[in-house]
Amino acid sequence: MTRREDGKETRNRLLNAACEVFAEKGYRNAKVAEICRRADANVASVNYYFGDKATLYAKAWRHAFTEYAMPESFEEMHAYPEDQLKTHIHTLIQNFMEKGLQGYFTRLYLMELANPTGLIQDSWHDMIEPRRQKLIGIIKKILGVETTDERVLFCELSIVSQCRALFTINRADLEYLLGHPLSPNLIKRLADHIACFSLAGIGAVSIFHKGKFSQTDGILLQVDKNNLLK
Amino acid sequence: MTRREDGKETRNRLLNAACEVFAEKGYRNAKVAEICRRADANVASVNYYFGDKATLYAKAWRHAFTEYAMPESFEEMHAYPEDQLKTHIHTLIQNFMEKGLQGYFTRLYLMELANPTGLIQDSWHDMIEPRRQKLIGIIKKILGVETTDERVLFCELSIVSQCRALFTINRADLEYLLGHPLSPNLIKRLADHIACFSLAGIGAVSIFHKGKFSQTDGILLQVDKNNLLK
DNA sequence: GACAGTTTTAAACGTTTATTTTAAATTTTC
DNA sequence: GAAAATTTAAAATAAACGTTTAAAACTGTC
Repeated sequence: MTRREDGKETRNRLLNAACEVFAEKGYRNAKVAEICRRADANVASVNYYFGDKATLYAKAWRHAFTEYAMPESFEEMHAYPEDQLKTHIHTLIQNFMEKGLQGYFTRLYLMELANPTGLIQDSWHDMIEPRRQKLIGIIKKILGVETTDERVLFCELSIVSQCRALFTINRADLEYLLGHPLSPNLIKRLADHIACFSLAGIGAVSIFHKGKFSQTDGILLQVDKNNLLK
Repeated sequence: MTRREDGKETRNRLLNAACEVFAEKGYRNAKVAEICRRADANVASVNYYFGDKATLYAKAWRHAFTEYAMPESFEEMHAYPEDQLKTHIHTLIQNFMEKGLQGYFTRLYLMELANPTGLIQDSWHDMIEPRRQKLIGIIKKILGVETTDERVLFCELSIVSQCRALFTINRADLEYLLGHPLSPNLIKRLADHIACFSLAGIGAVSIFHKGKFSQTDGILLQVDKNNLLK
């Protein structure tokens, strides 16, 4: 029985490249040829190791999930949900702006969300729901006990949408819109902005609907800190 | 010289169908065959009337722009920029959720933004910048004179991102995320939410950076109405 | 260093998916 | 009813990709 070990390594390179490319382009627009090119492997290798593109995709997901998924914890360290939200947003943005590592997973997730393949149905809920619930939990805490599910979900959507834009809009256009090249520093400022913007947004949603302030006033005023911190 | 007039009508049906399909799927994913099918015309008709798909696309843009673009005015009627923003957001969302008419233009715009073809470069600025500037103008008024360009653009991005999500995320997933089918009523509530959320967001950005409140407090508090209304 | 089993490679194959062309048929207008 | 304009079905092209194949290169073991 001769067992060569070098094959496992190419297989791994393929997996990494697959994460990268699938995360960038989504399933349909990702080309097997490109994955192989980036993995420095022959076009045939995908079929050799994985059978076909579809199962490569599934394996890549799980690979990204197990290898790169962002570490849990961390946010729990903060007492205030407001600060948790802030770090959550920063992590989210950091994740998919940074080349490599955890970025892939977040991007794969958002890709599948925008353009579902149905190829990973099995693992979808296991992999996605937990981290989704984390954000939802934070929002809930900020909104306070009296809120409704709908309000929570709307806020989640608002936050995720803002983060998503950073990689959904093509880079050139984003730079055109912002008038500057996308430096790490700009991204950090943008993350700050989104956190700040969203925090206030949640606060407003929470308050307006408590009936203390009319929504048609269209403006947030004379809010006591205690109203917000649950 | 025999001039038949029925041809102009098919040409027009093609143009409408093209707007519809391009707006739904973007240039690449829109199929000539489908456009013809919806226009109740033969596959060959696109080439007969327009030469090729690319010029059909360009013509469709201009068609949508001239025919369907949302009427100007309307927002100017409100004295307060806060209310202007609210109607602007509602219009934006209404636009691309409603089947037909003006929706196409907004969707074409967002499609081109997400996945630029470069086929309409000439008209791009003429068609897009004016309405972009309108939103920017409103934001500027809310932020007040002391603000910076970057803050304005960030806010613009936050708002547009939230609206964009409604049609960028595929419908089924959106319904999954929200836990309900996308009824017109839900959409209206969502538009309300986005307006409310964003208004507060802008307010927060404006205030935090005026140095009156530390950003790390992470929460908006004790704001006087006068601070916000410019 | 030869052999068996593994991995890599280049080329080509076969499909699919779409656009475009063609040439004949049909309709309109005069 | 003839000329021009339009429509049609079918075929031609074209491009893009995933997949297969068969041969070559490699690895580890005896």
